Amino acid sequence: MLFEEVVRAYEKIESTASRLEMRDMLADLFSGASCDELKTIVYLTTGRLCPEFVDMEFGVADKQILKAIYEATRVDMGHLEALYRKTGDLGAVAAMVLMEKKQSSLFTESLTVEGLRAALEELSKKSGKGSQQYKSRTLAGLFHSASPVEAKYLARILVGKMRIGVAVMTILDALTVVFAGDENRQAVERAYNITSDIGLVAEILCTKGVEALKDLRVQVGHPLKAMLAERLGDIGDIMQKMGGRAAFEYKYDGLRMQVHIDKGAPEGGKIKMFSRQLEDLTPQFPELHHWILNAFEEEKGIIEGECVPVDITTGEFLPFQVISRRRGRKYGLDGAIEEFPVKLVLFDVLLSGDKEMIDLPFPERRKELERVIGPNERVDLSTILITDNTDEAQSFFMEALASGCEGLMTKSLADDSVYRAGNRGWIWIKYKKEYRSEMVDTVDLVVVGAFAGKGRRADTYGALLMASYNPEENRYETVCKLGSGFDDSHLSLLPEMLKPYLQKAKDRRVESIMEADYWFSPGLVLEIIGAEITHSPAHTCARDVLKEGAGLSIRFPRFTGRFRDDKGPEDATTSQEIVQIYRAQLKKT
DNA sequence: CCGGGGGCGTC
DNA sequence: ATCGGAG
DNA sequence: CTCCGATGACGCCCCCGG
Repeated sequence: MLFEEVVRAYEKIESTASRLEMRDMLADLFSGASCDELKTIVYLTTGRLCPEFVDMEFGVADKQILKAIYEATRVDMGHLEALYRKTGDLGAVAAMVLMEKKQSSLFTESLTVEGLRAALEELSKKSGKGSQQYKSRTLAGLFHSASPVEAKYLARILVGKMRIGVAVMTILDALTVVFAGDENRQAVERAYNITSDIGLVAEILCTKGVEALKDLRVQVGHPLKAMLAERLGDIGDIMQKMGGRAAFEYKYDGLRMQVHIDKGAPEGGKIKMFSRQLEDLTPQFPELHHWILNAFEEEKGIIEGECVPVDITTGEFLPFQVISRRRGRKYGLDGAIEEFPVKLVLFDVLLSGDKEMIDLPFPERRKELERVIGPNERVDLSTILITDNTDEAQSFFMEALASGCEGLMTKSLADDSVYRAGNRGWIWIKYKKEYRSEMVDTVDLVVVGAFAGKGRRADTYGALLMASYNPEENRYETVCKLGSGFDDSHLSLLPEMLKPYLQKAKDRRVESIMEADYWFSPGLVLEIIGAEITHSPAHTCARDVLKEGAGLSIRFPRFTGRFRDDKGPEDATTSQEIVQIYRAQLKKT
């Protein structure tokens, strides 16, 4: 099949709003493909080449792609960047400049789906000296021989953002239409949850049919899609959603970890660890392996928990930034293991021996987890309380915060509280104090810069650069970028509101490491809420005050919706006040 | 040989 | 991670 | 309610260039 045919379908899908129509267009595309092609197309449609648990990246993104487009077309780099800022879409940039160039150059040959897959796979394998240049040249070649529309989607595949309104769920819908029939929708989704491999699901459906899908089993070594949770800011509402009674568990601030155990495997292969996005964490936490083998009483199984940083001497949980030092580390592992010790706190069991647990309700899984785990100094069970009493739940929440947790996870006890990927049906609900503005300090920051929006924000700002005020120096020190919490009306107002402050270069009073696309004289003040203050290498607020080379920033910042028209820039939250908020959060009474 | 830009994954 | 829009 | 796609801070590794 020609890639041209695929992108034609993408074009149609991109321009439709109806979800059902999108599904049917995808179904049309799928039914015209061979099984091999189908598999590839399914991956490409997710902006990838293979399932997420396979360690494969293109190693190129915005900048490298712009460079490749430049090499393919020799259109001035500054012009390309401006075009990107204006359209907010690398695909559009590629298509537009190629459209102009195509008049002089001819298509060399038609790109097939298989040809594209092979080229991209080659690209992803390249590493080492000269690899950047190789990638850039290869991509330039691809862009050069691509039609404008092909180039558009090539660029989008490379950055992994297709933006046609289709993601996994819609693909599963379309596969169901073509190969399974509505009555089998659940079976299709279950197969995806078990395998985490949408290409494999497509392939099995295509080659063997839906009955073969039903034979799939949870298997050690094959990661399952992680179950997610909804959010709610009121414990009474949560209790109500849960039907008046629920399990409440500490929500630990660390890395989600799905652990596969096979004691019969050869030495070094008995444990496999997967992150929430199914990245392989096995080599990064080797010191846990024997503690897990020791704690788990079955021969094989799959258990899930949170890997949290701890102070080994006191047993206290440490901030998330501590475990960040462990994540993705390849070098200096021994030192990091010493310096940043971690513990695994378990909260679920998905396979226990030969027993598949995912279709059992939560209480039964918890019971099995408690049966099969013997806690030790590095492996523990999550702290849990089952209650129908809101006050009890509330004080449990306060205890969780006091012990350094983010808040609570609430889990349904109902018969349908099975383990399901995604956030489905309010089976799990998280409750964090930052969901309530009265429980956390909001902050009033000054807009000092802005960044061009992408995609649906192409005609406005994507994010604002926010600063606190430092009265001693009469300076504005950046604290964070702000891009969440705006609704469409806010977004469309922003350019107009900020126009009076727009200036050509950074204001003399603004201290920033970051280079914004637009600069403003300090004036407009917005209210911001976040989870906590973090040490920041990227922001200048109170830089060097608490830690050499680090400023302060905000974790999960978002706009509350309040424009502080009543405040001038000098009435904004001061850098000193942010330091105080940071100090206050250290004592988590 | 080291610093920084770029990429990618965690939350 | 959080959030808002749209079906 | 579900699904999608905007956006955040930050830490590690890679490659490249001074």
